[in-house]
Amino acid sequence: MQNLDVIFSALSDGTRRAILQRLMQGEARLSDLAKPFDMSQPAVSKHVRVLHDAGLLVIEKRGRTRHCRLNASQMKVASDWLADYQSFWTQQFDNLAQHLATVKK
Amino acid sequence: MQNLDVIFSALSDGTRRAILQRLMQGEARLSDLAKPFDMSQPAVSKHVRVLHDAGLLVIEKRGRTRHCRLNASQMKVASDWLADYQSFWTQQFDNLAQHLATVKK
DNA sequence: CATTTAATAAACCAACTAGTTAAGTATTTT
DNA sequence: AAAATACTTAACTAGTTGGTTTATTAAATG
Repeated sequence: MQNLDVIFSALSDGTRRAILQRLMQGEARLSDLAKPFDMSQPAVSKHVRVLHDAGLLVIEKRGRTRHCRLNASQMKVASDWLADYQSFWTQQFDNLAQHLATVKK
Repeated sequence: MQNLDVIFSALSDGTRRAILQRLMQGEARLSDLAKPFDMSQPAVSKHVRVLHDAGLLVIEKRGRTRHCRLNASQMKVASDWLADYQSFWTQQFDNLAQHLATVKK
């Protein structure tokens, strides 16, 4: 799905993941989001826009401030895609466990 | 984590996700992986390299062929990161359900 | 009304990405 | 030994990304 392109791409940047993690604590203004980062405010604005385009957050305009909230449902889209592989990684873990048990003998 | 950068980035391309899905059916040679795509073989090789660099697959050289296998444990790394948000998307679903129930009244 | 604050827009840059084609290197097959 | 197969490497291109600075718009405050 094309949606997954923009979601995974948005998640592939540490600054953006940090923004999302900040939003777990609750709503934040754009300027508050920018504060912890060692980069210009327009740069952070761009990151927020990428997250917004991926549907990972919603922006609400209130007066002259913009308030951002998490939209975790888009993360579920990514998570659901990954879930298809779950049986493979548990299986691989089992393989490893079995291997270790065999080696121990 | 920096690891997440390369994992999510590798997953953000449809061709690469299709390669991973192909590998769910089992091991495949590089040339077999390339076949279904309308692009040159070196292009597919590059995609495979990106997946390899992200640790999402392993390559085993056998004679003149390369055989690729899924390494799903790296997907678990991505999945685990997303799992932190799980409570948010179920909560948002509940909010939606509650909203719909309220509207119905 | 003038100033400050919050944020966007525009123009630019360096680095990276996803593709191409052409040439080269191992390894197998005949 | 020659030819075919399975790749890799290299050089190139167009478009995208992540950052910058400067200027602009819009809203709140003195």
